[in-house]
Amino acid sequence: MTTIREIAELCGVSVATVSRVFNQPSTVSREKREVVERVARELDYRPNESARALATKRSGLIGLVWDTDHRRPGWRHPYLQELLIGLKSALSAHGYHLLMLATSGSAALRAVGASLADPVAYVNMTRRHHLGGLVLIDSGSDAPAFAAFAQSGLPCVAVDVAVQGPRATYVTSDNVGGARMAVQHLVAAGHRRIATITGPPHNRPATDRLAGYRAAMAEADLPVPPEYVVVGDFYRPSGQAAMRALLALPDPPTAVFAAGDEMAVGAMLAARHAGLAVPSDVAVIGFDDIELAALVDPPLTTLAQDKAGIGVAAARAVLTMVHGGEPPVPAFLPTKLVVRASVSDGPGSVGAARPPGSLPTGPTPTPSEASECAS
Amino acid sequence: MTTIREIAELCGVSVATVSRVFNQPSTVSREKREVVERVARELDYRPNESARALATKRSGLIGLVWDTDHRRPGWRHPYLQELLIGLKSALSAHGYHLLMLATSGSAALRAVGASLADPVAYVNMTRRHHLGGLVLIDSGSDAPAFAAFAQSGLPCVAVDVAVQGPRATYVTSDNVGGARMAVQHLVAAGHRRIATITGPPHNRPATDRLAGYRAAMAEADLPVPPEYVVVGDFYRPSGQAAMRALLALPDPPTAVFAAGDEMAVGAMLAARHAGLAVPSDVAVIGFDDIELAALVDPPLTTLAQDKAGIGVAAARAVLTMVHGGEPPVPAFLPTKLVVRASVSDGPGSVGAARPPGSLPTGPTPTPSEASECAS
DNA sequence: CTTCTCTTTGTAACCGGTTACAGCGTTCCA
DNA sequence: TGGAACGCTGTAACCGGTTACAAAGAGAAG
Repeated sequence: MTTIREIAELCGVSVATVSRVFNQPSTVSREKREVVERVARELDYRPNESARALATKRSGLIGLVWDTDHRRPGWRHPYLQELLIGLKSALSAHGYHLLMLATSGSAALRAVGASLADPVAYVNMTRRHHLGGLVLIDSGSDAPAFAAFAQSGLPCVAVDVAVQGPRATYVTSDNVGGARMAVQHLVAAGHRRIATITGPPHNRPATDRLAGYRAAMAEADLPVPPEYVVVGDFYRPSGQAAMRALLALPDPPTAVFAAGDEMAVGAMLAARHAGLAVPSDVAVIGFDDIELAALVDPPLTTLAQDKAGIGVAAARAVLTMVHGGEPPVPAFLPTKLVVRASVSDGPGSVGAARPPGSLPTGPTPTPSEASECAS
Repeated sequence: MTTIREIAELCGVSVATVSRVFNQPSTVSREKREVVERVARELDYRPNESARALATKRSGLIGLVWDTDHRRPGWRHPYLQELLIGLKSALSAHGYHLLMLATSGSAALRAVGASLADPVAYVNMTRRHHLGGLVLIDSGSDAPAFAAFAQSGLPCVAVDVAVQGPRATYVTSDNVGGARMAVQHLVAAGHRRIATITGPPHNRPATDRLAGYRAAMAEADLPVPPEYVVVGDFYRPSGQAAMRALLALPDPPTAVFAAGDEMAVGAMLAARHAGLAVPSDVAVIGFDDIELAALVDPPLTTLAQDKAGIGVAAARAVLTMVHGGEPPVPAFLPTKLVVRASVSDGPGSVGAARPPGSLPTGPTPTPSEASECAS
């Protein structure tokens, strides 16, 4: 590895000049700059990032916190891959890299049954590695840990978790607006008895989607009997159970808004088990637009999140703070209604009874046939 | 941030002693060691990783190369999340972290239409950041770039790509064995006309699965007419098209082994479009065990990869090389046959014609009802 | 009582950059 | 023409660790 000292010697200048060529080129005369650049290129010079980080206390790295909760081994982030793509592209545009912090979890927290994310360990990492800031990705039960991170004063931005702190912000989808749009879509299709399967009450997207549901119902002057709000946990089985409960009601809904696609799929399964057809007997609309949504039968109408966009927004937010800016206000990215086939087109067949067993199993529309409409 | 100098002063020892307490505790007398440890704890001392990396030329970081191919925006790694979980847990057990390298891709390579992964850029990163080694995750077309990495002499381990180099190895599933098991399962169910939908010929898992198919067919003394081997690209539409072609043959197969679950799902769709029932008219078996496999109707019988295990194996391999060991031999992790419902139990109904339209649409078995059998 | 070995410790160089500060030569303006 | 201002450059301290080497002290062997 060549060093700036070798370059300095070869060029007959001081190390300070060489360093300036790379960091404040404008302060070096053009001739010296050019010769230094040429020699550096010839020697295939690469600055030693450890030395830079030591001297400047900045490493060019952003920490990524994404801890798997060992109590929920089956849990999967609904759009991690797209999120990472967004993060990576926005960070690389500014020369930053993502450091996936790996700890074995906090024994203390584990003991009390709390989240496995360990704020102390991650704050340590951040200082040890001179990380510019942190991006926090929830694993379903990390909200308390993230709140602690946010208090640390380190720049951090959480995804889908509302945190507050001196240099903290968060980014999420416009869950309220998306949920409202979902319900409006059901209302436009002629439904009036609309139930919802919501998520855990401590989960921010869940409560926001519930709020959007209530708002849209109120706007449409539709009642929301308490039994029309069933709590799930975002997993498929909970959606299935919720739908069973809804269908067992004396006055069952004709349409269901599920706060997550997994639960929506569960709901569709439960409907099928009960001998009901989707969407003719009961319509189902989801949220997330996971890959699976386009593949189930019937393909699921749902609200698509701007998954990569959330990553980009998170990256930008953390970079803003790293560069000394004020914490940006929380971002709520617009969602898109993706119309597929689990909600029928308009008023008409709603509630029409249909004998079980005669479910249509026609050709499944391909994803490209689904129409979209921006929010 | 406290430094070892402050600790040294407070303890009345030299900085060398303090450093040794943390790195070679056995060379320090017990009394000094204990007082240094106590003071360090009281001052909440955290070693400066940049300084350590500078002095030792080791950063405790492993690079992760996972470049998204911009020419295939829809491409998703079938099991990235599980892979990362495995990588992370194995690395954290040894105190290593994962650095996701982000480049904007190589303009030169892009110009010639080659992969977007840029070997030069990543070799640079590795040296600049003192990375111990690299883990290479394919984005569908990175094999050439990975081959170049492998030649660089840096420790690296590729996932699902066969690379060779002085300090390179790879880890993948036992694709040959898995494919053989898949075909054996079909043979045991009474099938004799068994076709395969394979992947791109330059893709290692694809060619291995094809080899396993051929081996099992030969073992069972079954013929493989050339038209029974259809090339797909691992995407669903290609599986659909392949199945259409197979069903149009004068002597169509009664069972199909698809080299990937996505293609298997496409094949099932094509069968349904053609008015055939799965598995009674045509059986389908896949490979991967993606989430979707359990959810389609009928649920897909497939070969499950040990997804997290591949991550763990990759991490162990790279750590072995980082610590100076010889490159481990390539690892081929065993796969598991997951029996669901897209292949019927045994000989009997195979090939029995059945009028279209009378497809059974009974309850979908839940994943927990599927039986498994280790390979 | 030497001499040798082993353990423990300290001194100081080093890793490879960044940057405060000072110095020097020009130019500009009063 | 003196002096301020400015542009460019070099010297050297510094970031916070690691570690080669030397030395001191203790114990063992002769």
